[in-house]
Amino acid sequence: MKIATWNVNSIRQREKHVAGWLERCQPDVLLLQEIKCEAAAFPALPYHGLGYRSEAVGQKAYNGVAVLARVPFEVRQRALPGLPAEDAQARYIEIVTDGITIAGIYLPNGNSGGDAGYAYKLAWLDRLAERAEALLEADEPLVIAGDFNVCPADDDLAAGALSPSDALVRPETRARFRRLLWQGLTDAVRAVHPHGAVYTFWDYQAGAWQRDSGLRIDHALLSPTLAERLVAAAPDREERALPQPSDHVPVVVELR
DNA sequence: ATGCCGGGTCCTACCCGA
Repeated sequence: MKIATWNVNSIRQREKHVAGWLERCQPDVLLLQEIKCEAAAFPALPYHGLGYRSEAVGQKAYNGVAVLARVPFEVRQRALPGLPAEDAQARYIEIVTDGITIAGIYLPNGNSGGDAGYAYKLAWLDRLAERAEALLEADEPLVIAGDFNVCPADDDLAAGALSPSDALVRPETRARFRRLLWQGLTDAVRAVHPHGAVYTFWDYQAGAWQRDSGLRIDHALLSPTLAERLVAAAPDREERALPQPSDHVPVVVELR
């Protein structure tokens, strides 16, 4: 089983990239982030031709997540449980396929909006930990994947790519990511590539891609029984070299 | 640390991303 996650930075700008990548990679499930449109505007039709069904949780202009799958699935949640009901940011979709729960997430960046913006990111991470705990206690096979906006450790960013006070690397941010690992989740890419740079994002500015000044912020976390089935997990760097790319590349996890 | 790029929208100067 192949599960992938990709922050596409606008699905309307990246529709052809996604269709081409699906043909090339043939994942069973693809989680998308930053679709940047309302669900009704999600361009589902071309993907149907490739045998994929889509479900989108969107909003105008910002955020937005979606699932494309060629296996049958059911949507369980369209928002992260535990967040205030008035929180309308489209950042979470949770599906079940073949008994496996898959959560697709777009975690708040946390650098805008001052103290309140960062507090929102930490609160979101706390609610995610609670959701993970509930699903792990139910002993369901679980994947949480997406754009976490967290560089978990110093290997996960190029020298000088971020300030030490950046919301992606602050100790409070990293502590909450580690908590997810202590809860029993396995960071799939790090399990396969224990050391060094395995970047998933390169800024559009200042020649970041050409200088390989990247970040590892897109992750796939696996519950114990799924971690035992892990055979491969890696970002697909090829996508970043194509014309008009997203600033993120797909991360692909293969389970036996 | 910011806004060099690139997406969005109140259509055009400004917000947001990481």
